[in-house]
Amino acid sequence: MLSKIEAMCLKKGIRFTGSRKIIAQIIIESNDHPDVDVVLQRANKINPKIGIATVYRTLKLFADNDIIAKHDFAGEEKSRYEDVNDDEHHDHLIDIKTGKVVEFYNEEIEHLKEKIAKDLGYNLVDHRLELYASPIKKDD
Amino acid sequence: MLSKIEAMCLKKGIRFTGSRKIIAQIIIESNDHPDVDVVLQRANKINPKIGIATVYRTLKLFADNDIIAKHDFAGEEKSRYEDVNDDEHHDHLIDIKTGKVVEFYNEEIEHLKEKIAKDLGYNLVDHRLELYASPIKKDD
DNA sequence: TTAACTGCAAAGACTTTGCCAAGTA
DNA sequence: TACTTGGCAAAGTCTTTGCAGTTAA
Repeated sequence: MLSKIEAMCLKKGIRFTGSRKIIAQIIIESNDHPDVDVVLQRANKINPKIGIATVYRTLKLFADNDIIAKHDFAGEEKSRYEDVNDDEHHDHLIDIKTGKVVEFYNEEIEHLKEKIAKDLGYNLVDHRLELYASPIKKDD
Repeated sequence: MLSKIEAMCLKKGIRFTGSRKIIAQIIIESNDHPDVDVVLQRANKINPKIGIATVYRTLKLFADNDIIAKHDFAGEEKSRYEDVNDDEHHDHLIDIKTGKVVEFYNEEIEHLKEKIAKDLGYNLVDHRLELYASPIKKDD
């Protein structure tokens, strides 16, 4: 079965090479929003010859084609990546203690975003909502 | 009369030098969220001897002390800065055509942000909400 | 086969830092 | 005067790119 990423490469006439297959698979299987170095690490477990430039190039290629999403969270130097499903949008809560990312979706906020833009005389094209938070401690 | 930034510096024992005074004034008077180069340009109109390193150092100093806010908007390479008033929070709508920044505040969203974090088991520490939008064209 | 891809190292863009002269309290 | 600042240029990060060998269709 064709992965979504492979299908899109085929469609756009982009070669689905060994490196790309590996990197695509890593993104699909990772749910921790890895950065370039982490992706490289995971890729090198499968093929140690893959270099950092290829990872950068491949992630950019996928991101430019909206197959994956690139995030630049506040306070972090490197970008992080995640798989995207066209039909499902979500925002992020970042645990400032650990860097862990929790995804969430809130219908009300989505509507409000649209409304606010409209009220200001704009058509909403994109948005970014990130919550930076620390876990509530429980002494149970 | 002491500017808010000068007062902050005094309070924190940070020297309020000529360069810092100029840069502080520029941030206070600018409402277009200028980046480092723009701040340098404006500073150099007053004192051509101020260098880019000083602007970077000063903006970082102010930002680290929460006297000004630093923003990294999506799709822009350089950071942009703005004055902050402790008691007044706002989010940003970025005009993707011109880079113009419109500030807005929405009570409902503020509450939702808090609630979402709580529901996920976190205490909200900070957040980032940015709307990227294009102006609604009117043929009037 | 042949145009596209990859690895390596070098180059870029933004930001920070070391050094020493200069300014502030 | 003592200690912090600031200008300049060099160094640091993350990311992109040129080149030549390699590979997928």
